[in-house]
Amino acid sequence: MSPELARKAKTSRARSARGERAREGLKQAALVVLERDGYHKMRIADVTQEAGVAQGLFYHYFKDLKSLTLEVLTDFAMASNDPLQIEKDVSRGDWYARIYAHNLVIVRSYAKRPGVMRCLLQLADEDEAFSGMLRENYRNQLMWLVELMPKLFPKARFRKHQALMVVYSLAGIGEGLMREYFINESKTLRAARLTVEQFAELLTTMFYRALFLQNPEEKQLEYTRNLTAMVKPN
Amino acid sequence: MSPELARKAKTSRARSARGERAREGLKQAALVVLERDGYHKMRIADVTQEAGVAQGLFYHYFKDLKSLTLEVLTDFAMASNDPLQIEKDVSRGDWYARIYAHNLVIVRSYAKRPGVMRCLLQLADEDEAFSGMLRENYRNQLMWLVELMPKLFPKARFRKHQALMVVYSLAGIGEGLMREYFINESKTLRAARLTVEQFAELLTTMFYRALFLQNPEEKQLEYTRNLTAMVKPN
DNA sequence: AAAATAGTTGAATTTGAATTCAAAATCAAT
DNA sequence: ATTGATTTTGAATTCAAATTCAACTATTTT
Repeated sequence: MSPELARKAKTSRARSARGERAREGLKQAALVVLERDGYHKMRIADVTQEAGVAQGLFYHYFKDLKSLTLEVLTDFAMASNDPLQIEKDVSRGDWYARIYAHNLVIVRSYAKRPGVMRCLLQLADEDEAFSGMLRENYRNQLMWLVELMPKLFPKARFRKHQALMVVYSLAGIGEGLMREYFINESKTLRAARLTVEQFAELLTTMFYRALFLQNPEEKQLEYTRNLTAMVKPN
Repeated sequence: MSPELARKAKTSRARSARGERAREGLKQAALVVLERDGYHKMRIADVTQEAGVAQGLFYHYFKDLKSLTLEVLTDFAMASNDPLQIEKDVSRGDWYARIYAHNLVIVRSYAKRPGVMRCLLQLADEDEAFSGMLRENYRNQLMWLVELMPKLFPKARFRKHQALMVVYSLAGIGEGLMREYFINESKTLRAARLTVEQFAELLTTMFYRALFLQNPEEKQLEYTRNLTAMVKPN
Protein backbone atom coordinates (compact mmCIF):
# COMPACT_ATOMS: atom_id res chain seq x y z
CA MET A 1 0.00 0.00 0.00
CA SER A 2 1.30 3.43 -0.86
CA PRO A 3 2.03 5.73 2.05
CA GLU A 4 -0.68 7.93 0.60
CA LEU A 5 -3.35 5.30 1.09
CA ALA A 6 -2.00 4.12 4.39
CA ARG A 7 -2.57 7.56 5.81
CA LYS A 8 -6.15 7.58 4.72
CA ALA A 9 -6.91 4.13 6.18
CA LYS A 10 -6.56 5.58 9.69
CA THR A 11 -9.78 4.16 10.99
CA SER A 12 -12.44 1.90 9.61
CA ARG A 13 -16.09 2.72 10.13
CA ALA A 14 -18.61 0.07 11.05
CA ARG A 15 -20.78 -1.37 8.29
CA SER A 16 -23.88 -2.14 10.31
CA ALA A 17 -25.84 -0.73 13.19
CA ARG A 18 -24.49 -3.42 15.42
CA GLY A 19 -20.96 -2.53 14.43
CA GLU A 20 -21.68 1.11 14.98
CA ARG A 21 -22.80 0.34 18.50
CA ALA A 22 -19.62 -1.59 19.22
CA ARG A 23 -17.55 1.24 17.85
CA GLU A 24 -19.36 3.77 20.00
CA GLY A 25 -18.91 1.44 22.95
CA LEU A 26 -15.17 1.63 22.49
CA LYS A 27 -15.23 5.39 22.26
CA GLN A 28 -17.32 5.62 25.39
CA ALA A 29 -14.96 3.25 27.17
CA ALA A 30 -12.01 5.32 26.03
CA LEU A 31 -13.56 8.40 27.55
CA VAL A 32 -13.91 6.61 30.88
CA VAL A 33 -10.31 5.42 30.80
CA LEU A 34 -9.04 8.83 29.75
CA GLU A 35 -10.88 10.50 32.59
CA ARG A 36 -9.56 7.95 35.07
CA ASP A 37 -5.99 7.26 33.93
CA GLY A 38 -5.02 9.98 31.49
CA TYR A 39 -3.74 9.55 27.97
CA HIS A 40 -0.25 8.32 28.72
CA LYS A 41 -1.30 5.52 31.02
CA MET A 42 -4.09 4.31 28.78
CA ARG A 43 -3.57 0.88 27.14
CA ILE A 44 -5.53 -0.84 24.43
CA ALA A 45 -6.33 -3.60 26.91
CA ASP A 46 -7.81 -1.02 29.29
CA VAL A 47 -10.18 0.24 26.66
CA THR A 48 -11.38 -3.16 25.45
CA GLN A 49 -11.74 -4.37 29.01
CA GLU A 50 -13.77 -1.32 29.95
CA ALA A 51 -15.92 -1.88 26.87
CA GLY A 52 -16.21 -5.58 27.64
CA VAL A 53 -14.88 -6.85 24.32
CA ALA A 54 -11.80 -8.75 23.14
CA GLN A 55 -8.58 -6.94 22.39
CA GLY A 56 -8.60 -7.85 18.77
CA LEU A 57 -11.81 -5.98 18.19
CA PHE A 58 -10.05 -2.74 18.81
CA TYR A 59 -8.23 -3.02 15.51
CA HIS A 60 -11.41 -3.64 13.64
CA TYR A 61 -12.44 -0.08 14.35
CA PHE A 62 -9.34 1.92 15.13
CA LYS A 63 -5.83 2.13 13.85
CA ASP A 64 -4.26 2.77 17.21
CA LEU A 65 -4.83 4.44 20.55
CA LYS A 66 -3.93 7.81 19.24
CA SER A 67 -6.52 7.89 16.50
CA LEU A 68 -9.21 6.69 18.88
CA THR A 69 -8.26 9.33 21.38
CA LEU A 70 -8.10 11.96 18.71
CA GLU A 71 -11.63 11.12 17.71
CA VAL A 72 -12.98 11.03 21.24
CA LEU A 73 -11.35 14.25 22.30
CA THR A 74 -12.19 16.08 19.14
CA ASP A 75 -15.84 15.24 19.73
CA PHE A 76 -15.46 16.41 23.29
CA ALA A 77 -13.75 19.66 22.42
CA MET A 78 -16.28 20.48 19.73
CA ALA A 79 -19.30 19.74 21.89
CA SER A 80 -19.22 22.88 24.02
CA ASN A 81 -17.84 25.32 21.58
CA ASP A 82 -20.54 27.34 19.88
CA PRO A 83 -20.23 31.02 20.79
CA LEU A 84 -23.79 31.75 19.67
CA GLN A 85 -25.13 29.09 21.99
CA ILE A 86 -22.96 30.30 24.83
CA GLU A 87 -24.06 33.91 24.52
CA LYS A 88 -27.71 33.19 23.89
CA ASP A 89 -29.04 34.95 27.01
CA VAL A 90 -26.59 37.81 26.93
CA SER A 91 -27.95 41.24 26.16
CA ARG A 92 -25.99 43.20 23.60
CA GLY A 93 -23.41 45.44 25.21
CA ASP A 94 -23.35 43.69 28.54
CA TRP A 95 -19.68 42.93 28.69
CA TYR A 96 -19.70 41.41 32.08
CA ALA A 97 -22.43 38.93 31.20
CA ARG A 98 -20.75 38.06 27.97
CA ILE A 99 -17.42 37.24 29.51
CA TYR A 100 -19.12 35.46 32.38
CA ALA A 101 -21.06 33.24 30.00
CA HIS A 102 -17.87 32.13 28.31
CA ASN A 103 -16.10 31.55 31.56
CA LEU A 104 -18.96 29.57 33.00
CA VAL A 105 -18.94 27.13 30.11
CA ILE A 106 -15.31 26.33 30.52
CA VAL A 107 -15.39 26.19 34.31
CA ARG A 108 -18.20 23.67 34.00
CA SER A 109 -16.11 21.52 31.70
CA TYR A 110 -13.23 21.52 34.13
CA ALA A 111 -15.50 20.76 37.07
CA LYS A 112 -17.28 17.94 35.33
CA ARG A 113 -14.41 16.19 33.58
CA PRO A 114 -11.10 17.32 34.98
CA GLY A 115 -9.38 14.17 33.76
CA VAL A 116 -10.52 14.69 30.20
CA MET A 117 -9.55 18.35 30.29
CA ARG A 118 -6.12 17.20 31.33
CA CYS A 119 -6.05 14.80 28.41
CA LEU A 120 -6.71 17.64 26.01
CA LEU A 121 -3.44 19.13 27.12
CA GLN A 122 -1.65 15.81 26.99
CA LEU A 123 -2.76 15.04 23.48
CA ALA A 124 -2.13 18.58 22.28
CA ASP A 125 1.40 18.17 23.54
CA GLU A 126 1.84 14.95 21.53
CA ASP A 127 0.04 15.76 18.34
CA GLU A 128 0.73 18.81 16.26
CA ALA A 129 -2.54 18.69 14.35
CA PHE A 130 -4.67 18.30 17.43
CA SER A 131 -2.80 21.08 19.13
CA GLY A 132 -3.44 23.26 16.13
CA MET A 133 -7.12 22.48 16.18
CA LEU A 134 -7.49 23.31 19.87
CA ARG A 135 -5.51 26.48 19.60
CA GLU A 136 -7.48 27.51 16.58
CA ASN A 137 -10.68 27.12 18.59
CA TYR A 138 -9.20 29.03 21.44
CA ARG A 139 -8.11 31.74 19.09
CA ASN A 140 -11.56 32.02 17.57
CA GLN A 141 -13.05 32.48 20.99
CA LEU A 142 -10.77 35.44 21.45
CA MET A 143 -10.68 37.11 18.08
CA TRP A 144 -14.00 38.88 18.40
CA LEU A 145 -12.56 40.78 21.31
CA VAL A 146 -9.22 41.39 19.63
CA GLU A 147 -10.95 42.90 16.65
CA LEU A 148 -13.16 45.04 18.81
CA MET A 149 -10.35 46.44 20.88
CA PRO A 150 -9.30 49.27 18.57
CA LYS A 151 -12.90 50.49 18.37
CA LEU A 152 -13.45 50.01 22.07
CA PHE A 153 -10.35 51.94 23.05
CA PRO A 154 -9.55 54.26 20.16
CA LYS A 155 -7.45 56.48 22.42
CA ALA A 156 -5.06 53.67 23.10
CA ARG A 157 -3.99 53.49 19.45
CA PHE A 158 -2.79 49.92 19.77
CA ARG A 159 0.28 48.90 17.93
CA LYS A 160 0.08 45.98 15.60
CA HIS A 161 -0.53 42.75 17.55
CA GLN A 162 -0.70 44.57 20.85
CA ALA A 163 -4.42 43.98 21.20
CA LEU A 164 -3.84 40.33 20.45
CA MET A 165 -1.21 40.00 23.12
CA VAL A 166 -3.39 41.79 25.63
CA VAL A 167 -6.35 39.54 25.00
CA TYR A 168 -4.25 36.40 25.25
CA SER A 169 -2.84 37.58 28.52
CA LEU A 170 -6.35 38.17 29.82
CA ALA A 171 -7.47 34.76 28.68
CA GLY A 172 -4.71 33.24 30.75
CA ILE A 173 -6.32 34.49 33.94
CA GLY A 174 -8.59 31.50 33.98
CA GLU A 175 -6.49 28.69 32.58
CA GLY A 176 -3.87 28.49 35.26
CA LEU A 177 -6.31 28.73 38.10
CA MET A 178 -8.61 26.11 36.69
CA ARG A 179 -5.77 23.69 36.14
CA GLU A 180 -4.52 24.15 39.65
CA TYR A 181 -7.97 23.86 41.16
CA PHE A 182 -9.60 21.12 39.11
CA ILE A 183 -6.76 19.09 37.67
CA ASN A 184 -4.06 19.33 40.29
CA GLU A 185 -6.64 19.66 43.01
CA SER A 186 -4.38 21.92 45.01
CA LYS A 187 -5.16 21.47 48.69
CA THR A 188 -4.86 25.14 49.45
CA LEU A 189 -7.10 26.19 46.61
CA ARG A 190 -9.72 23.49 47.13
CA ALA A 191 -10.14 24.74 50.66
CA ALA A 192 -12.03 27.67 49.16
CA ARG A 193 -14.75 25.25 48.02
CA LEU A 194 -16.18 27.47 45.31
CA THR A 195 -19.20 26.67 43.22
CA VAL A 196 -18.70 26.82 39.47
CA GLU A 197 -20.68 30.05 39.43
CA GLN A 198 -18.46 31.66 42.04
CA PHE A 199 -15.43 30.45 40.18
CA ALA A 200 -16.63 31.91 36.91
CA GLU A 201 -17.52 35.13 38.63
CA LEU A 202 -14.06 35.50 40.08
CA LEU A 203 -12.42 34.97 36.73
CA THR A 204 -14.77 37.37 35.06
CA THR A 205 -14.24 40.09 37.60
CA MET A 206 -10.48 39.87 37.27
CA PHE A 207 -10.71 39.80 33.50
CA TYR A 208 -12.98 42.80 33.52
CA ARG A 209 -10.72 44.79 35.80
CA ALA A 210 -7.63 44.20 33.70
CA LEU A 211 -9.46 44.97 30.50
CA PHE A 212 -11.49 48.03 31.48
CA LEU A 213 -9.60 49.27 34.49
CA GLN A 214 -12.95 49.26 36.23
CA ASN A 215 -14.96 46.91 38.33
CA PRO A 216 -18.08 45.31 36.94
CA GLU A 217 -21.29 46.84 38.22
CA GLU A 218 -21.77 45.85 41.82
CA LYS A 219 -25.29 44.65 41.31
CA GLN A 220 -24.06 41.94 38.97
CA LEU A 221 -21.70 40.57 41.59
CA GLU A 222 -22.13 38.12 44.42
CA TYR A 223 -19.04 36.33 45.52
CA THR A 224 -16.68 39.07 44.38
CA ARG A 225 -18.69 42.09 45.39
CA ASN A 226 -16.13 42.99 47.99
CA LEU A 227 -13.36 43.02 45.39
CA THR A 228 -14.77 46.34 44.33
CA ALA A 229 -12.82 47.75 47.22
CA MET A 230 -9.60 46.32 45.91
CA VAL A 231 -7.96 49.51 44.69
CA LYS A 232 -4.48 50.85 45.14
CA PRO A 233 -4.32 52.90 48.32
CA ASN A 234 -2.91 56.46 48.57
CA MET B 1 16.14 -6.07 48.89
CA SER B 2 13.28 -4.54 50.82
CA PRO B 3 11.08 -2.13 48.96
CA GLU B 4 12.35 0.47 51.43
CA LEU B 5 15.90 0.08 50.27
CA ALA B 6 14.97 -0.30 46.66
CA ARG B 7 13.42 3.11 46.75
CA LYS B 8 16.58 4.66 48.11
CA ALA B 9 18.79 2.99 45.49
CA LYS B 10 17.23 5.18 42.81
CA THR B 11 20.50 6.35 41.44
CA SER B 12 24.11 5.53 42.13
CA ARG B 13 26.61 8.31 42.46
CA ALA B 14 29.99 8.10 40.83
CA ARG B 15 32.92 7.07 43.00
CA SER B 16 35.67 8.97 41.25
CA ALA B 17 36.21 12.27 39.54
CA ARG B 18 36.22 10.50 36.22
CA GLY B 19 32.92 8.89 37.01
CA GLU B 20 31.52 12.16 38.15
CA ARG B 21 32.42 13.66 34.84
CA ALA B 22 30.72 10.87 32.95
CA ARG B 23 27.64 11.24 35.07
CA GLU B 24 27.52 14.97 34.43
CA GLY B 25 28.02 14.26 30.76
CA LEU B 26 24.88 12.18 30.75
CA LYS B 27 22.95 14.90 32.54
CA GLN B 28 24.13 17.48 30.09
CA ALA B 29 23.22 15.23 27.18
CA ALA B 30 19.80 14.68 28.68
CA LEU B 31 19.22 18.41 28.82
CA VAL B 32 20.06 18.67 25.13
CA VAL B 33 17.73 15.83 24.22
CA LEU B 34 14.96 17.19 26.41
CA GLU B 35 15.20 20.60 24.82
CA ARG B 36 15.17 19.05 21.36
CA ASP B 37 12.74 16.14 21.60
CA GLY B 38 10.78 16.58 24.82
CA TYR B 39 10.40 14.09 27.63
CA HIS B 40 8.08 11.63 25.98
CA LYS B 41 10.15 11.11 22.88
CA MET B 42 13.42 10.80 24.77
CA ARG B 43 15.06 7.32 24.73
CA ILE B 44 17.97 6.01 26.69
CA ALA B 45 19.79 5.46 23.41
CA ASP B 46 19.34 9.13 22.55
CA VAL B 47 20.97 10.23 25.74
CA THR B 48 23.92 7.89 25.56
CA GLN B 49 24.42 8.69 21.93
CA GLU B 50 24.34 12.41 22.60
CA ALA B 51 26.83 11.86 25.41
CA GLY B 52 28.96 9.64 23.20
CA VAL B 53 28.97 6.59 25.48
CA ALA B 54 27.57 3.06 25.36
CA GLN B 55 24.00 2.33 26.33
CA GLY B 56 24.96 0.18 29.25
CA LEU B 57 26.74 3.00 30.98
CA PHE B 58 23.46 4.71 31.56
CA TYR B 59 22.51 2.14 34.18
CA HIS B 60 25.72 2.61 36.01
CA TYR B 61 24.59 6.07 37.00
CA PHE B 62 20.83 6.18 36.74
CA LYS B 63 17.97 3.89 37.52
CA ASP B 64 15.89 4.91 34.54
CA LEU B 65 15.04 7.84 32.30
CA LYS B 66 12.63 9.27 34.77
CA SER B 67 15.09 9.58 37.61
CA LEU B 68 17.67 11.16 35.33
CA THR B 69 15.12 13.63 34.05
CA LEU B 70 13.92 14.33 37.54
CA GLU B 71 17.44 15.21 38.56
CA VAL B 72 18.14 17.35 35.51
CA LEU B 73 14.90 19.27 35.69
CA THR B 74 15.02 19.73 39.42
CA ASP B 75 18.43 21.35 39.03
CA PHE B 76 17.02 23.50 36.27
CA ALA B 77 13.94 24.56 38.18
CA MET B 78 15.92 25.42 41.28
CA ALA B 79 18.55 27.42 39.44
CA SER B 80 16.52 30.56 38.83
CA ASN B 81 14.36 30.59 41.85
CA ASP B 82 15.69 32.80 44.59
CA PRO B 83 13.28 35.68 45.28
CA LEU B 84 15.97 37.68 47.07
CA GLN B 85 18.24 37.45 44.05
CA ILE B 86 15.40 38.36 41.73
CA GLU B 87 14.37 41.42 43.67
CA LYS B 88 17.86 42.63 44.43
CA ASP B 89 17.58 45.94 42.54
CA VAL B 90 14.00 46.66 43.47
CA SER B 91 13.34 49.56 45.80
CA ARG B 92 10.99 48.82 48.64
CA GLY B 93 7.41 49.73 47.80
CA ASP B 94 7.89 49.81 44.06
CA TRP B 95 5.25 47.30 43.12
CA TYR B 96 5.66 47.65 39.45
CA ALA B 97 9.38 46.99 39.56
CA ARG B 98 8.90 44.08 41.87
CA ILE B 99 6.40 42.30 39.69
CA TYR B 100 8.39 43.15 36.61
CA ALA B 101 11.52 41.61 38.06
CA HIS B 102 9.71 38.34 38.69
CA ASN B 103 8.15 38.31 35.27
CA LEU B 104 11.40 39.05 33.53
CA VAL B 105 13.09 36.06 35.10
CA ILE B 106 10.47 33.65 33.91
CA VAL B 107 10.11 35.19 30.46
CA ARG B 108 13.85 34.77 30.07
CA SER B 109 13.61 31.11 30.95
CA TYR B 110 10.92 30.54 28.37
CA ALA B 111 12.80 32.47 25.73
CA LYS B 112 16.06 30.68 26.35
CA ARG B 113 14.89 27.10 26.81
CA PRO B 114 11.34 26.69 25.58
CA GLY B 115 11.80 22.96 25.13
CA VAL B 116 12.93 22.46 28.67
CA MET B 117 10.12 24.62 30.00
CA ARG B 118 7.77 22.37 28.13
CA CYS B 119 9.39 19.35 29.74
CA LEU B 120 8.73 20.78 33.18
CA LEU B 121 5.05 20.55 32.38
CA GLN B 122 5.40 17.10 30.86
CA LEU B 123 7.20 15.68 33.84
CA ALA B 124 4.90 17.38 36.31
CA ASP B 125 2.05 15.71 34.54
CA GLU B 126 3.70 12.28 34.95
CA ASP B 127 5.15 12.51 38.40
CA GLU B 128 3.20 13.47 41.45
CA ALA B 129 6.22 14.37 43.55
CA PHE B 130 7.79 16.55 40.90
CA SER B 131 4.51 18.25 40.29
CA GLY B 132 4.23 18.93 44.00
CA MET B 133 7.71 20.39 44.10
CA LEU B 134 7.09 22.74 41.19
CA ARG B 135 3.74 23.84 42.49
CA GLU B 136 5.21 24.41 45.90
CA ASN B 137 7.81 26.70 44.35
CA TYR B 138 5.16 28.50 42.40
CA ARG B 139 3.08 28.87 45.51
CA ASN B 140 6.00 30.30 47.44
CA GLN B 141 6.52 32.90 44.76
CA LEU B 142 2.95 33.99 45.28
CA MET B 143 2.41 33.74 49.01
CA TRP B 144 4.14 36.97 49.90
CA LEU B 145 1.53 38.78 47.90
CA VAL B 146 -1.33 36.69 49.21
CA GLU B 147 -0.34 37.49 52.75
CA LEU B 148 0.01 41.14 52.01
CA MET B 149 -3.36 41.48 50.37
CA PRO B 150 -5.46 41.98 53.49
CA LYS B 151 -3.12 44.76 54.65
CA LEU B 152 -2.90 46.27 51.21
CA PHE B 153 -6.65 46.40 50.74
CA PRO B 154 -8.19 46.41 54.20
CA LYS B 155 -11.43 47.81 52.81
CA ALA B 156 -11.96 44.74 50.70
CA ARG B 157 -12.28 42.50 53.76
CA PHE B 158 -11.34 39.39 51.83
CA ARG B 159 -13.09 36.21 52.64
CA LYS B 160 -11.01 33.23 53.54
CA HIS B 161 -9.00 32.06 50.51
CA GLN B 162 -10.28 34.85 48.33
CA ALA B 163 -6.95 36.60 48.26
CA LEU B 164 -5.31 33.32 47.33
CA MET B 165 -7.67 32.77 44.43
CA VAL B 166 -7.18 36.32 43.22
CA VAL B 167 -3.41 36.04 43.24
CA TYR B 168 -3.47 32.72 41.41
CA SER B 169 -5.73 34.17 38.79
CA LEU B 170 -3.31 37.06 38.33
CA ALA B 171 -0.37 34.72 38.07
CA GLY B 172 -2.11 32.99 35.20
CA ILE B 173 -1.88 36.10 33.07
CA GLY B 174 1.61 35.20 32.08
CA GLU B 175 1.62 31.43 31.89
CA GLY B 176 -0.80 30.96 29.04
CA LEU B 177 0.71 33.67 26.92
CA MET B 178 4.24 32.42 27.41
CA ARG B 179 3.28 28.89 26.49
CA GLU B 180 1.53 30.03 23.37
CA TYR B 181 4.35 32.33 22.35
CA PHE B 182 7.47 30.38 23.26
CA ILE B 183 6.41 26.75 23.33
CA ASN B 184 3.69 26.52 20.73
CA GLU B 185 5.30 29.31 18.75
CA SER B 186 1.94 30.57 17.61
CA LYS B 187 2.33 32.20 14.23
CA THR B 188 -0.04 35.04 15.04
CA LEU B 189 1.65 35.83 18.33
CA ARG B 190 5.20 35.52 17.07
CA ALA B 191 4.39 38.14 14.49
CA ALA B 192 4.56 40.66 17.32
CA ARG B 193 8.29 39.91 17.71
CA LEU B 194 8.60 41.20 21.25
CA THR B 195 11.81 41.40 23.19
CA VAL B 196 11.81 39.65 26.54
CA GLU B 197 11.69 43.03 28.20
CA GLN B 198 8.63 44.09 26.25
CA PHE B 199 7.02 40.78 26.99
CA ALA B 200 7.65 41.10 30.71
CA GLU B 201 6.39 44.66 30.64
CA LEU B 202 3.15 43.65 29.02
CA LEU B 203 2.52 40.96 31.59
CA THR B 204 3.38 43.28 34.41
CA THR B 205 1.11 46.03 33.21
CA MET B 206 -1.83 43.66 32.89
CA PHE B 207 -1.09 42.18 36.29
CA TYR B 208 -0.86 45.60 37.82
CA ARG B 209 -4.14 46.75 36.32
CA ALA B 210 -6.09 43.75 37.54
CA LEU B 211 -4.55 43.97 40.98
CA PHE B 212 -4.67 47.69 41.67
CA LEU B 213 -7.32 48.84 39.23
CA GLN B 214 -4.78 51.39 38.12
CA ASN B 215 -2.12 51.68 35.51
CA PRO B 216 1.51 51.62 36.51
CA GLU B 217 3.16 55.04 36.42
CA GLU B 218 3.62 56.10 32.84
CA LYS B 219 7.25 56.93 33.27
CA GLN B 220 8.01 53.31 34.07
CA LEU B 221 6.48 52.14 30.83
CA GLU B 222 7.81 51.78 27.32
CA TYR B 223 6.07 49.26 25.16
CA THR B 224 2.78 49.48 27.02
CA ARG B 225 2.65 53.19 27.64
CA ASN B 226 -0.30 53.54 25.33
CA LEU B 227 -2.25 50.95 27.31
CA THR B 228 -2.76 53.67 29.87
CA ALA B 229 -5.54 54.85 27.61
CA MET B 230 -7.25 51.49 27.74
CA VAL B 231 -10.19 52.40 29.97
CA LYS B 232 -13.85 51.63 29.63
CA PRO B 233 -15.58 54.33 27.57
CA ASN B 234 -18.99 55.96 28.28
C1' DA C 1 -32.17 -22.87 5.46
C1' DA C 2 -28.10 -22.09 2.96
C1' DA C 3 -24.95 -18.64 1.70
C1' DA C 4 -22.90 -14.44 2.27
C1' DT C 5 -21.47 -10.81 5.05
C1' DA C 6 -20.09 -8.57 9.20
C1' DG C 7 -18.61 -8.79 13.85
C1' DT C 8 -15.90 -11.00 17.54
C1' DT C 9 -12.56 -13.81 19.95
C1' DG C 10 -8.11 -14.72 22.17
C1' DA C 11 -3.93 -17.11 21.55
C1' DA C 12 0.33 -16.50 18.97
C1' DT C 13 3.48 -13.37 17.11
C1' DT C 14 5.98 -9.18 16.51
C1' DT C 15 7.89 -4.98 17.94
C1' DG C 16 10.62 -1.55 20.07
C1' DA C 17 12.89 -0.36 23.72
C1' DA C 18 14.57 -1.25 28.48
C1' DT C 19 17.67 -3.93 31.05
C1' DT C 20 21.39 -7.16 32.15
C1' DC C 21 25.97 -8.71 32.38
C1' DA C 22 30.40 -10.87 31.26
C1' DA C 23 34.30 -9.16 29.46
C1' DA C 24 37.48 -5.30 28.26
C1' DA C 25 39.55 -0.91 29.27
C1' DT C 26 41.14 2.61 32.34
C1' DC C 27 42.97 4.53 36.33
C1' DA C 28 45.01 5.27 41.03
C1' DA C 29 47.66 3.42 44.50
C1' DT C 30 51.40 0.90 45.91
C1' DA D 1 54.78 -2.96 36.80
C1' DT D 2 51.19 -5.18 39.37
C1' DT D 3 47.00 -5.08 41.76
C1' DG D 4 42.42 -4.04 42.58
C1' DA D 5 38.78 -0.99 42.10
C1' DT D 6 36.02 1.54 38.88
C1' DT D 7 34.34 2.59 34.54
C1' DT D 8 32.86 1.31 30.02
C1' DT D 9 31.34 -1.57 26.30
C1' DG D 10 27.83 -3.73 23.35
C1' DA D 11 25.76 -7.99 22.35
C1' DA D 12 22.27 -10.90 24.41
C1' DT D 13 18.18 -11.01 26.96
C1' DT D 14 13.86 -9.68 28.87
C1' DC D 15 9.64 -7.38 28.90
C1' DA D 16 5.40 -5.02 28.29
C1' DA D 17 2.45 -3.89 25.07
C1' DA D 18 0.91 -3.64 20.25
C1' DT D 19 -0.53 -6.19 16.42
C1' DT D 20 -2.05 -10.07 13.60
C1' DC D 21 -5.03 -13.63 12.21
C1' DA D 22 -7.41 -18.07 11.73
C1' DA D 23 -11.39 -19.77 13.67
C1' DC D 24 -15.88 -18.82 15.46
C1' DT D 25 -20.47 -16.50 16.10
C1' DA D 26 -24.19 -13.55 14.83
C1' DT D 27 -26.92 -11.31 11.47
C1' DT D 28 -28.76 -10.40 6.97
C1' DT D 29 -29.80 -11.71 2.34
C1' DT D 30 -31.47 -14.70 -1.10
